[in-house]
Amino acid sequence: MNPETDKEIRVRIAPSPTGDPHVGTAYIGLLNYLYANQRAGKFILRIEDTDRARFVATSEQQIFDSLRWIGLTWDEGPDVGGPYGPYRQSERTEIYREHVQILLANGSAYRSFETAEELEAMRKSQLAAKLPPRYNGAHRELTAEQIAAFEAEGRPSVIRLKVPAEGETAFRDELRGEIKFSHNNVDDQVLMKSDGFPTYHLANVVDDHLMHITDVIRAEEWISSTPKHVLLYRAFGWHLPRFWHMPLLRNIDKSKISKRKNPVSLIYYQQAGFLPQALLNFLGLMGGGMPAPTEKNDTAEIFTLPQALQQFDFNKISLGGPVFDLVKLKWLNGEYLRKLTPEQFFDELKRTTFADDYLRALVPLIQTRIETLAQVGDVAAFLFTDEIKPTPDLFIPKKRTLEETLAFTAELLIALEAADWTHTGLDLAIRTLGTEKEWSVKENFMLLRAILTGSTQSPPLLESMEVFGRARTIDRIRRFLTRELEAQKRAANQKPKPA
RNA sequence: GGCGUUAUGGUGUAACUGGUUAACACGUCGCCCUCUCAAGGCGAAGAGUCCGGGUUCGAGCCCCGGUAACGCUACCA
Repeated sequence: MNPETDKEIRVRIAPSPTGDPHVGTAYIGLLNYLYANQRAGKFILRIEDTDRARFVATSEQQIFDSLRWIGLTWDEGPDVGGPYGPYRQSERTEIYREHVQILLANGSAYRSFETAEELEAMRKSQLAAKLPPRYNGAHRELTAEQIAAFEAEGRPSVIRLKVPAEGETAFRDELRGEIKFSHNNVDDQVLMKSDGFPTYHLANVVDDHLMHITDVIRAEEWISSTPKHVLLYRAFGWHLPRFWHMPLLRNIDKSKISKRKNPVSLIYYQQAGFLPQALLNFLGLMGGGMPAPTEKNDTAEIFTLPQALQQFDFNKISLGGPVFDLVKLKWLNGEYLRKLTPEQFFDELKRTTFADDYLRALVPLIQTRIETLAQVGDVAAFLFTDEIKPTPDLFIPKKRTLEETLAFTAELLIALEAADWTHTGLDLAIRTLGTEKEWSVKENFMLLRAILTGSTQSPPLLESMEVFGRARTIDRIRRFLTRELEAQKRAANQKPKPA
C-alpha cells in the first residue's frame, strides 16, 4: 500500500472573479472534472479573489452559473461547502498571514520595503541596460535595526520569497517530463502584498496543500512560475502535488486566446445561442485526449460528458496549442441543433433567443414604433441576428475618413468594455470619449447605430444595447472592427506600389 | 533581451513498442437531391510530417544541431 498513490484524488480549478467567466476556465474545468470523476476523486472550485483592484462583484456568481450551464458540477466550493473551506481566498487571509510567518521564521522569505515607484525605476534601468528585469535583492538581508527603521518611517512592505542564490529547481510535469529552472532565472516573487493580501503564488500553494490537492491541472502559462511553487512547498516541508500543464487555447493567429481577438466570455456563448453540450463537446476536442475518428463518417468527434468520462485519456493529450476555431464550433452546434426534436428545439428557443424576459425587455423599445405586430421584425431584427455588416457609407460619418472612424471605434470598444452597462453608464462612456476625441454626439451615435443595427434608424441606441447585452454588443463591435481592419489591410495591399 | 514550452494539410486531431501510396473531422471546391437555401449523399483539391544532419534495410515517431511560434519575465491571475 502506497500512501502517496492510493490517497483520494483531489483536483481543483481556481478562477478569479475579475470579469466575465472565461472559456479557458471552462476548458481547464472540464479537464479537472474528467480527471477527478474518472478516478472517483473530488473536483473542487476555489475562488481566487485576492486581487482587489481587478475584483468584480458580480463575477463570482457568473462563474458558478456559467460552469453549471455548461454542465460541470463541483464537489466542494464556496456555494456548496466542503470539509476544507472556506473556498474563497478573501476569507482565508488569516491562514496566509500565519503561513507567511512560518516562511519568515525559517528564512525562506523576507520583508522588502521598496515602493512601487522604486521598483518601477529599477525595472526600467535594468531594461535600459538590456538586463533581465528582476528584483535586485536589496532587502534580502536587512538587519532587525534596518527593518525597525523602515517601519518607524511608516513604509509599507511586502514579503518576498527568498530564492536560493545558486542551484536550480526541477519538477516533473506529467505530460512533458522533467523541467528545470536555474535559480538565476527565478525572481524573488512577492508572496504577500502591501495590502495584506497574498499573491496567487502563496495563496495557491497554501490552499492546494490545505485542501489536499493531489493533482494541479492548469494551463501551460503557469510552467514558468512552477519553480516558485515548488520552492514554497519545500520551504513548508510539504509534499508536492503532481503537475499537469495543459496546452493554451489560441486565437486564429496562434496567440493566447483573448477577448481582443475572439469571444471568450461564456455569457457570450450562452446568449449567442450556443448549446452548452456543443460548447463542452468542442472544448473536449481541444488538445486531444479523446479517441479520434479514423473512418469516413466516423462520429467519434461528437460526444457527451458521460462519454468523455468513459473515453478521455490524459495520456493522449497533445501539447501543441489548439486554435479555438469558431467555424468548427458552429458546425458542431448545428449538429446538436439538428438532432433535437422539433419540440426540444422549440424549448431551446423559448429558453434563450425568445425568452420571455428578453422579449419583455424589448417591448418598450418597439411598442411606439410599429403599427401592426407583424412589423416587429422591421424594427428589432438586429436583436435576432448573428452578424451585422454595415457598408462604409453607413458607418463613416460625413467629414470623417475610414481610418479615423476605425481608430475611433477601437477607442470606443475599450471605453464600452470598461463602462457600467446601464443606460447612464453607457451614455457617460460614449459622451466622455466623444468630448476627448472631438467626435460629436451625433457622429458617435450614428457610428454605433450603424455597427449594431446596420441601419440609420433604430430603437433608442443605449436601451437597445442594454437589451442586447454587454457580451453580444461588445462582440459585435469587435467583429466589425476586425473585419473592417482586415478589409482595409487587404485594400492597401492591392494598391499598386507607386513607381 | 533572458528563461521555458511546443512544432503533422488553412483549422482540430490520428498514425500500435520505428514498417507499405500519412488517416478522419471542420473548412474550401465540384456533382447529386431539390421551387430556393440549408441539411443529406457522392467526390476532389490540399501536408510528405518546421529546417539541416545522423542512426537504421526502413524515421512523423530515435539522436544531434538549428529555426519559428507561443508563454512567462507585475505588490495580475
